Amino acid sequence: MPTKITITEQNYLKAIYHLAQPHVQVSTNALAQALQVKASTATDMLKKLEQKAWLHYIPYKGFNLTAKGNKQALLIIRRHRLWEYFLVKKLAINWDAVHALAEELEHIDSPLLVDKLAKYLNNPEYDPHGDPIPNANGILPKTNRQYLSSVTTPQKLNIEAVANDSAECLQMFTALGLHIGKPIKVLQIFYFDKSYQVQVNTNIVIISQLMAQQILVTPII
Amino acid sequence: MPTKITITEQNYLKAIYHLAQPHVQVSTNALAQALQVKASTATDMLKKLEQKAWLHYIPYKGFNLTAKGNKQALLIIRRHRLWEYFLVKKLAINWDAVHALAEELEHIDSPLLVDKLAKYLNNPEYDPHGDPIPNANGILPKTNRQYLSSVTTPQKLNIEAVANDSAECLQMFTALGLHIGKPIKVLQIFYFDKSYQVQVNTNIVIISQLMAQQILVTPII
DNA sequence: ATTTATTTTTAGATTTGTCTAAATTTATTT
DNA sequence: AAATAAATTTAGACAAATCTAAAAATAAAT
Repeated sequence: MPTKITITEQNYLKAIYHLAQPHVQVSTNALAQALQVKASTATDMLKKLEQKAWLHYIPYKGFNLTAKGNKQALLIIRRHRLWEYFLVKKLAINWDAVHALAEELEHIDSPLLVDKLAKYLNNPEYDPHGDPIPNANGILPKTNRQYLSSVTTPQKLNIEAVANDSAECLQMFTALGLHIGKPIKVLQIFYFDKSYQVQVNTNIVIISQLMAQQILVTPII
Repeated sequence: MPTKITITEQNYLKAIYHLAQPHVQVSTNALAQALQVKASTATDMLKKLEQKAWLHYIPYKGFNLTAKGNKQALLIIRRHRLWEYFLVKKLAINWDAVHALAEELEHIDSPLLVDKLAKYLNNPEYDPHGDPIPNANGILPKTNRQYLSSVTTPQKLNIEAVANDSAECLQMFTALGLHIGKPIKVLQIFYFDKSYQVQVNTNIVIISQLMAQQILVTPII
C-alpha cells in the first residue's frame, strides 16, 4: 500500500523538515507559524500524520519525522529544487520569482517525471540558490557549509548558497552585490548588532545579522 | 477582482468545453460521467460556476459557458498542450504517458510561467497528438480537419491529430502503424460496423468506428 | 511551592467537494 | 392525454482542512 499523500500533508512534512535542526525539536507554534495556520490546526494535522506514520507524536511532548517522513520530505525538496533549476536555467525566469512556482510544481509526485526532468537538466547537484538537491533516494550530499552569522573572525569566504529563497531576501542579496560562488572577505564583525562588514570585489558593504543568518559560506584556505 | 479558480472548477470548465459541440448542449449526466462524479455533484458545481459567471445555467434547461468561461477553458487547454509538448519533446517521455502528467501541470495558473514555457518551446502550434494549442488570448487557429468517421468515400487523407490522448487510444493508434502527419488511403468503408479499410504505407489495416471517431484528417488534394 | 503565563490540545463550527436517497421536472410511450 | 421512464435537482450527510473559543498541560516567575 503506497501511502497516498495530500498536498497539505506534503507541506507539513516539508515545513517540519526545514524547521528541525539536529537535536532541536520543532514546536507546534513554530510549525503553525511557518504554515500560516493556527496552532490548533497544526495539532489536528500532527495527529493525522502520526496515524500515517510520517512522524512520531506524543501530545504535549513533541514530534519528529520518522525515517519514512524524512525521506518523503527530501523527495519533495528534490522536486522543488529541480524545478527551480529548470525555471531559472531553461525558462530564464528570474531567480527571485521561481520559489512560488516551484512550490506548486513540487507537489506533482511522479517518479517518471522527476527522473526525466533530472536527466534533462544533467542531474544538477545544486539549485540556483546554491542549495543541494537530494538524490532520487532522498540522500543529501555532505558539505562543510556554515552560516555567515556563525563566522567569528575576519577571513576570506566563498558564498555557497542563500538558505532563504523568498523574493525579498534574494532581491536584497543581489542589491548587496552578492552572488552564489563569489568570494568575499569579512573585514570586521560589529558585535553591537551582529552585523558584518564585508568586502565584495572592491565594494565594502554591511550585512545585517538577519541576512547573515541566510547566507551559507565555506572558508577559503 | 481577478476571479480565483479552484482545480476542481478548472476541471469542470475543461470538461464542459470538450463535451460541447457547436449547437449541442452538454447534459448534466454527460458532464458527471466525464468527471467521474454523480449527477447531483455536477448540479451543485454548476450552481457554483453560474454564481462565478463561468457559465449560464437554468435548472432543468441546460447550461453553457460564458465568453469568460470559454476563454478560461481555452487557457487551461493551452497549458495542458504546452506541457504535453514539453514532456514529449524535451523530457522524452512517451506520448502515451504525458496526458496524466499534463492534467496536473495544467492547473498551475501563472501567465509568467506559461509565457516563458511557450517561448522556450518556440511557440508550438500543435501538441504531440496534433491538437492545436490556443494562443495566450485563448484563440484557436482555424483548421479544416474532420473526423475520419465522417469520411464517406474512398480517398487519400492526411492524419492530423488524435483527439483522445489516453494511453489506451494512443497505444492502439501506434500499433496500427499510424502517425501524426502520415498520409493514408481509405480503400473501403464497411457500413456493417462503420469500420474503415485503410492503407498505411504498404500495410492494409482495419480501423474501427470508435477509433475512426478519434482520428482527425484532412483531404489530400 | 504557588501563582501566573505560555503553549498545546480539545470541542464545536465552517467551507469545499463529494455522496445517497428522495423529490421534481422533462421526455417517452402507450 | 395519462402513465411510465429518464434526467435532473433538492435535502441531508460526510471527510478534509481550516477556524474560534475554551480547557488542559507545561513552563516561568514570584
